[in-house]
Amino acid sequence: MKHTRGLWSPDEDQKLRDYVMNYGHSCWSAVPINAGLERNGKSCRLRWINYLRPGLKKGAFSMQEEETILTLHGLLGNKWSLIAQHLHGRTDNEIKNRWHSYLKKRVAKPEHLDSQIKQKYTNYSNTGHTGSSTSPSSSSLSSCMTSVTPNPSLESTDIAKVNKLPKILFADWLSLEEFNGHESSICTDGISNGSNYQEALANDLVLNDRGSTYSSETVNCLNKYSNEDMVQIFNFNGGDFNIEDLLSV
DNA sequence: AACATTCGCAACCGCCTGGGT
DNA sequence: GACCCAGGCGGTTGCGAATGT
Repeated sequence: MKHTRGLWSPDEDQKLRDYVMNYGHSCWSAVPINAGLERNGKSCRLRWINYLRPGLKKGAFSMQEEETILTLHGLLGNKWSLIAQHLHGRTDNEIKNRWHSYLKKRVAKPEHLDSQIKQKYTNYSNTGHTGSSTSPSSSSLSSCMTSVTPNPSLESTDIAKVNKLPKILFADWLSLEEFNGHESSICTDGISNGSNYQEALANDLVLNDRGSTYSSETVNCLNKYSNEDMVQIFNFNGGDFNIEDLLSV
């Protein structure tokens, strides 16, 4: 059978919508045959999921949605279908397109910031951490922590501060005022940007980067923490994410 | 106004996985 | 265990619209 390709016509949309609404889609390969469409099953499935399915949200992404995408992409990487589960009415394709067309440019990091923090903290080259999504090590929480080795030039009090841990705060999501009073810090991916980065660096805080892709080691590490240890993750708008929501996927 | 370039989105492609035989 | 098939997913492409020169 010759399958039609390319854009869907309104008539095709109507046929597919009518069929799926009435009979469901238990077998996608049978859908085009029964619906009278000269498309293959995969094409029908895609059209339904990305365009015809009820409850889809149309129009521009809100600021909050974009922040959610950035956050989840930082935790999960290019797991678009998982990210889409947290954005009701948005499809994985839509989120992926948004990422490639706009959001990934937003989290691009200037070279000089990278080199600055690499100079300050030498943990990655020393411990085999490449900063990219390498395969997970056999890291337990403790090994993950000890892999965070501050530069020897740090004062002993700084090292003590780093070793104190047990909570994670994402420093670049916080002003220093918010950070004061918390006895917490952990370096995970260790590269960040923005003015909070500069402030944090000046105060020898070890921080994480909301926008970067987290290595699998980092995700592994986060998963070792209890909910109490994680406490809170702040987003840009001052709201809170529940860590269990972020890591339950 | 005409052409070139960039952007955004829809759709396709190829790979992987899981279930059935 | 090997094979087949359908579904699901992420990467990529193609095209029309928007923008720049």
